[in-house]
Amino acid sequence: MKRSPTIEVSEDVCCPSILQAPLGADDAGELARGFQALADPVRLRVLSMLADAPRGEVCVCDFVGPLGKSQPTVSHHLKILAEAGLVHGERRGKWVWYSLDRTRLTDLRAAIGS
Amino acid sequence: MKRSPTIEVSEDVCCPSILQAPLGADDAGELARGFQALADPVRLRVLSMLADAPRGEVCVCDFVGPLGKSQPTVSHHLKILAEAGLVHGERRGKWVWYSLDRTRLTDLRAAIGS
DNA sequence: CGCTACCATCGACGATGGTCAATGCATCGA
DNA sequence: TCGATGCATTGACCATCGTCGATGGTAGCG
Repeated sequence: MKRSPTIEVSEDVCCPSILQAPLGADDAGELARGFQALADPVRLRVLSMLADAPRGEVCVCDFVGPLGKSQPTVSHHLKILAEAGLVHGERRGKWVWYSLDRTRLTDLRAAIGS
Repeated sequence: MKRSPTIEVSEDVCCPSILQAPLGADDAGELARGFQALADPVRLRVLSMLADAPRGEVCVCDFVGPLGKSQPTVSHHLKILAEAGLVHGERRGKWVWYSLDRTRLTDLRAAIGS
């Protein structure tokens, strides 16, 4: 919930934590959308592959095979992760390279613990 | 199809982490079910209320009002949290008191970071 | 016993989510 | 310019989820 009455709540309230004070309905919604992005095996494996990538980035075409999903499905999951602020895609020529945004991940981790 | 012989041992290794080695399909599924329990505003607020409770436990009847949900709905969410190992309910007389299990929360936190 | 209060389960509904085939839109090489 | 490649979007299908009213089950009280 908003501490200051007149301040509009923006998307970057750094880290409303579960463990601090009763969570407001809107903060809970914000956090829930974050965890919802993590609540899928395919997306978790995408994040894992990105974290493990030597140069920190992976081409979309390199996700399709290992994940065993169709290209549209992979693209769909990448979009969800990007909208959640967990990954970032950059087009270079014909390819789009995705990289992990650890900041958002850190925020979500902080929300459920120290 | 699967060219990378991803080893899928590690039955219930404490905390399969995103940031270590490419996540296997089954480990990813296990983790996803954990985060799915966190992917709802009502459930996050339940956890928050438990963390904030003076004696560490809250009666079911005390959830209904503040959450603004019907009693069956609250009971439904508590069941999901319990099945995820995040909370634990104990019957005392007519009431059932729920408490937070921080161990599981710590495991999930460890899965997305240090 | 009956009655009441607390909680869980069931059944049904609308909403959302994961998936793929088909299509559209760029980019690059010939 | 043309065809091929990489990726995103669309549309549709089916499964799952969140919600509530109704019901069932248990514990306490008179």
